[in-house]
Amino acid sequence: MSRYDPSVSERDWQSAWEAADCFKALGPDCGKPKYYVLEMFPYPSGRIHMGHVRNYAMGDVIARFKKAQGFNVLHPMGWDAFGMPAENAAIEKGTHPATWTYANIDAMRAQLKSLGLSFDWSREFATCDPSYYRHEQAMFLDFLEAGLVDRRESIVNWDPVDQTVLANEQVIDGKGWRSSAAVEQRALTQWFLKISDFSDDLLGALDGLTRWPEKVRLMQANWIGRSEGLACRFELAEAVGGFSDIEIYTTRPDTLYGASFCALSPDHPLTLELAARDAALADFRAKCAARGTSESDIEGGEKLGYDTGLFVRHPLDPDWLLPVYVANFVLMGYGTGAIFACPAHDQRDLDFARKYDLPVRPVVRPADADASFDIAELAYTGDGNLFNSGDFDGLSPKAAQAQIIARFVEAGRGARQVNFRLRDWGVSRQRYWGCPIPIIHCPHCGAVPVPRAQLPVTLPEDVRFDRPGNPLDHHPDWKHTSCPECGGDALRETDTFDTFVDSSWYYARFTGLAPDAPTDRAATDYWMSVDQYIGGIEHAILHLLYARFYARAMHRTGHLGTDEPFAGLFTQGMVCHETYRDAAGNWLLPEQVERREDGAFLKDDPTQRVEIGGIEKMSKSKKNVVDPDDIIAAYGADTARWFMLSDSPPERDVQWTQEGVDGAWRFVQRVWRLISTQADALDGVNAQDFQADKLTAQTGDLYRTIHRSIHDVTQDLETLGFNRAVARIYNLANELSGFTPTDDTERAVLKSGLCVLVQLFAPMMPHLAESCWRLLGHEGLVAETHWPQADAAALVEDSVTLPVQINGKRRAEITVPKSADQATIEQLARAEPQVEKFLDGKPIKKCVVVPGRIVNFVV
RNA sequence: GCCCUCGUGGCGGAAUUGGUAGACGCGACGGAUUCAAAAUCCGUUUCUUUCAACGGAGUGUCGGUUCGAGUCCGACCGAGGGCACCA
Repeated sequence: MSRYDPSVSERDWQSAWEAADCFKALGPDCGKPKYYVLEMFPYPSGRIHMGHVRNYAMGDVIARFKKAQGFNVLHPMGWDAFGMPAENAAIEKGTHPATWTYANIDAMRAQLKSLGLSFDWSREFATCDPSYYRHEQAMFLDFLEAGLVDRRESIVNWDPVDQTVLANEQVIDGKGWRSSAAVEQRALTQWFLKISDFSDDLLGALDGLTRWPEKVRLMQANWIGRSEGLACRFELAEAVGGFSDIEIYTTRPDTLYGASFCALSPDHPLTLELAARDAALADFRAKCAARGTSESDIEGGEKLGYDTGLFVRHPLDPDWLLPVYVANFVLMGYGTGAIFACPAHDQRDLDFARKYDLPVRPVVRPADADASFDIAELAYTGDGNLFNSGDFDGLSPKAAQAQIIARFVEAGRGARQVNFRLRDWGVSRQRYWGCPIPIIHCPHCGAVPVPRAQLPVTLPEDVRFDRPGNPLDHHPDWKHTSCPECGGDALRETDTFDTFVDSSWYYARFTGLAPDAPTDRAATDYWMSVDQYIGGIEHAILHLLYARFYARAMHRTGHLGTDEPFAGLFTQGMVCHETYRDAAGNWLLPEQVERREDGAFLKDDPTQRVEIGGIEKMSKSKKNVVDPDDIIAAYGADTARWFMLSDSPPERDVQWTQEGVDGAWRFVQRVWRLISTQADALDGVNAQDFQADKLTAQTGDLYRTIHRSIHDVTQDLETLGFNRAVARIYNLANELSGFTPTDDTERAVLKSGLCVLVQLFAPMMPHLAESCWRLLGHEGLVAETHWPQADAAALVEDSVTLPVQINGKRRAEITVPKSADQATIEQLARAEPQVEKFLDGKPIKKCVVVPGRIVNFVV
């Protein structure tokens, strides 16, 4: 008997599916219910990696499973093709971003095809195709008209040597990654999409996303960050410049009597005013600006302050003066850019107060604390009662908040305010390889939209990357144009969109490639929302929130009929691998390493010991990568897919191991052997030719196992428990291997079992399934068969085995009829010799009988 | 720093969601087949009590709720993800 050779059969079956148009989505009038399954489309970096294999294998299982269940499935694929790596390649290798990107797409498409994924390739597009981004530009103009776009200043990381804006990841220890120049913060006028208009809706609608992971919803809710608090003014003891007071926002008005100081953001207007006359403060501002713009830089760094020498009056006690600092942890973008600080009940404030020796006055203490309650290293943020707080002593923080706000409102000196942490989305990028923002800047008319007839605004091809700055900006003529309104000389916007814009609406474009509009409304109405979206947890906040906003904005502008793009979301874990280093500390590829019992050694020189490092996410920088192409060449796509789906739960990280691949490969061969050894004997046997209720005990057991397997695997796939489905398929294969039929009835049962086995693993190992299906005498494709139905009668057990516990310890088990009532079960349990022995005549205090579950005696 | 998640045998993990902990796979060990090896097949495999048991312990640590806790609650320890210009 021959081994199964995937290298031949996989290519053949891929051609067969293509020839049969198996995976082309049908139109809305096909009479089937629809199912839209989408995996996050990849950035065309050049080669697929194991993370892609895992992601797309999962999506493919769902797509094939749903198709078999009778759904009209849409399962498209495309390319998130704009982004920085293409520009980096242009700078480093001199390749044009478009050339580099499209070559990568061709390579990766071929790799994806070799995995046998059931994509409808007729809908493929790349976001860098003008036929895609022209619609993105048109929609931006629609958003502009609908009031969803804003233009204002915001702060960016600026590299003074490379004359470019840096991404947070390009800032390393405050220096530009390429130039090593100290990074500055600079204010640029940029375009914003007004996502904050939807704060309440984006937050409230999370409750309806019941098929999203709880943790993603929680992360989004925290990100949106709704808070209720008090906005009020602290009057300056002496007016400065045009300022007579400072407006602050606080969520803890109950701690007002614990106020120690006020703090302004380095970018607060009053700070700017003061810095104009105070060189030391201007220096301090420059020091703050030298830090990164990311939240972890700001929150994680040392808390620094500058004493302005100003004082404000406490709003509840005009005689009480508080000093005013400028503090680097106060963000201009949140609230009013100014705070009052209560160090006793806020850790950041406490750190700051200790550093600058400011008073710490506790005003809330736990209910069980006495008068000696004090604050040392840790701020107290828990519940309790107020003290040191005048009229409000004894109240809970919550009650005090309400009463203090009410007092401010009555006195007309403050207001209850709802704030959101969510900021508007800055979409301007000073880069070449992105979608041009369709705006023309005219010295007379201002920012004017590009007329729709002139769309798309395409990127010029003749660009150079040999000098610093944005190639669009120093292109000789591209930006020079005339104003659509007055006809005078004007300049094109040279910024391009954030690539998150491209990926915020691609799901809608996949439903129908309308030539003259972003979406085909009949198609979106039929296909949207995406029934199952799958991708990495790293996108839990930004991409998913932007896409949710975009759907709303598209709904408002008539491009979509729904608000929520993804009805079901699944976030898969990462693919990890051991890391290796040689004696000199260089990272080594797994294929360079020979693992033995006494350690790891260099393959080319087995005297050289290799140091085994931690198990980490596969990454090029640490070389702990396994190339999917190599695995497919050696074992075939099915083995790679099966291994990716086995063992680890899909939401968790998986460790790639050679042993695991070998195990998957062995199973492929075992299934092939099982079916090919039986094929001749089962030739001509009709798998339906038996009566389920007239089987012998042993054959009946097999029949029940077959149908139990159908039921369980179906449920596992419905809940995306791929690893559980794999375990059950192993189990069924084990049972079928151990069964030797002796007559035609038994042969028919076995054949039905083998057919079921093939159908159950077909979504995961589709090529092997087709080969086996043919061997079992079928003419058509498994990919076109209907999912097997479990015989409900076979799932019912007539007797059940119950554990019997005495004082919570398992001491025996009894087998009782399924229908037995509690009293009967208790009687049977008591009669069990083991139980009698442990009861030992002791009085039974209580007997818990849970039918179908357990019996527990308490003595 | 803030927010979130996860900790179960030598390893990946399962456990009908509060009801027999360790399914299934990997590895290891023993055996069969073979001149030998590869491949394959059969068996054992949480730890522990000098063997064995229907003996004891056991789901990161400590405590709690319950007839019963891997599962619920509290504190702690450890690992990972996100933090707005990476995608």
